[in-house]
Amino acid sequence: MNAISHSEENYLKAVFHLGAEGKQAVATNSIARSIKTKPSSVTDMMQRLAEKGLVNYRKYKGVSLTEQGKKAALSIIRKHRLWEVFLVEKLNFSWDEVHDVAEQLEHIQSEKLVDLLDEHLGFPQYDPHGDPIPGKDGNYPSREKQLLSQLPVNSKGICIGVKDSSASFLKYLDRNRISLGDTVHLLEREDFDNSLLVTVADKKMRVSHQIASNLYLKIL
Amino acid sequence: MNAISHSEENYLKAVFHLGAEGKQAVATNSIARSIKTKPSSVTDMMQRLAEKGLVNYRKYKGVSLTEQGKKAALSIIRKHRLWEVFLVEKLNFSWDEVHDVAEQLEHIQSEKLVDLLDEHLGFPQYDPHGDPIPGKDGNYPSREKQLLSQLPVNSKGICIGVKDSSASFLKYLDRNRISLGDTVHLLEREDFDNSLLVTVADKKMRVSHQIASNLYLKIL
DNA sequence: AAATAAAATTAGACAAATCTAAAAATATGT
DNA sequence: ACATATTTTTAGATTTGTCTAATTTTATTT
Repeated sequence: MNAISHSEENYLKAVFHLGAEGKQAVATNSIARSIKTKPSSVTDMMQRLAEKGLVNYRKYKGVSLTEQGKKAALSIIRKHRLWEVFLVEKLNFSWDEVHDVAEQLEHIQSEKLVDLLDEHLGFPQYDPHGDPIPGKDGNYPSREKQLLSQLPVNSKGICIGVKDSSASFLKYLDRNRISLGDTVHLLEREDFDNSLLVTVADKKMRVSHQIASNLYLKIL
Repeated sequence: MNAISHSEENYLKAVFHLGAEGKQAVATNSIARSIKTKPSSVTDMMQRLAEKGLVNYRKYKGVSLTEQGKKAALSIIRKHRLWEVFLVEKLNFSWDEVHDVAEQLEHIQSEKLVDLLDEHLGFPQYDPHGDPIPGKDGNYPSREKQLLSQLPVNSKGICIGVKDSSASFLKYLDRNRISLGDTVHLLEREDFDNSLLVTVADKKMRVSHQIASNLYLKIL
């Protein structure tokens, strides 16, 4: 019945992302930080979303998504990621520029548009950052991925995504010719600073712990 | 400096369309009708737009766009029509379904997006309804077009657009195999009801006055 | 466990965008 | 030209989404 507003969609998405780590309830403060608003605004909104049956909310105890809320969040994330694929594949945006535009496009309401876009793009499974695209039916393919920093020496994997998707990190990756799909081989770990010696697509290089703890690999 | 809001954009667009007929000032009531709001809301908004320097407004005398306002309106119309081309050409929407979605897409803010979309579509000159697409620089190619109903008997033209772009009219055209680019030959006019006998792409047919007064032709 | 700090909520204000109802200005008909 | 109708504007209320400042609840520290 009641349509979900532009703003409500943003809150639902934030709760989904913050709650994805398997934690129980998401804190008011963390939501406020993640969408750059004030805690009092978050409280207001959570009470409204609770009335609509989209979140479970108990005063001072944090929130989680209801089934209905999760479905709505996945639908927005699906749209966001499909648009990101479109921007990169069809319009030649670079992967560090797409986020802000996709953030706007994700709110366009038209089921037909999303379906036809999906088809036009060839039903992609992953977005340009390596994150999986939720299905039309709401299923969310969760992936066995691990941070490079957590792998044992001598293991190999394929680069499938990033944890930090800030422009500065993505630009670092571009500069160092690290792309999704590259094979990464972990050669040694320096105990002193936790930096790693690796080969990426057969190029040998050293990466800091900070870099390694933001790169997801599929283990081979 | 002051950004133009979603809603302000819609009003500017309405003033542009209603004022395009070369009239001096646009009436409050006609704006209200065209965007389905109340006259009092229009008055409020016009006063705000006047303060921003986007319209010329004098109480009880109607409004017109300033140069700045016209530039803003053309930028929105450019986006609207580029998106319509995208929806029809790339996603296979039919031309009677695109309007509502384009109405949302036109508000996405990203100059880069518009430029790359334009390029992706091959710098189209006209949208799927035959209306010209304003240029990046703000120039608006006005076309010497005439309604079929106003032509003299025995003249010929090419179908370049519609006046009424309602779904029901567009569907009528589809059913009767009348498309943009078709050559139309006006054979005779029935005095009694002003209906016309024409050939459209060499198929002979009779069209009512109402149809003829909503079809634009480029005269040959 | 009392004192202090941090997190979360409430209360109250504000701007944007809309509405209804009433008043003012303009247009029209005879 | 006067009375009536139409159009436009004002005044005041409402909804959404936000904020600041004050208060309450929960967590932490000594």
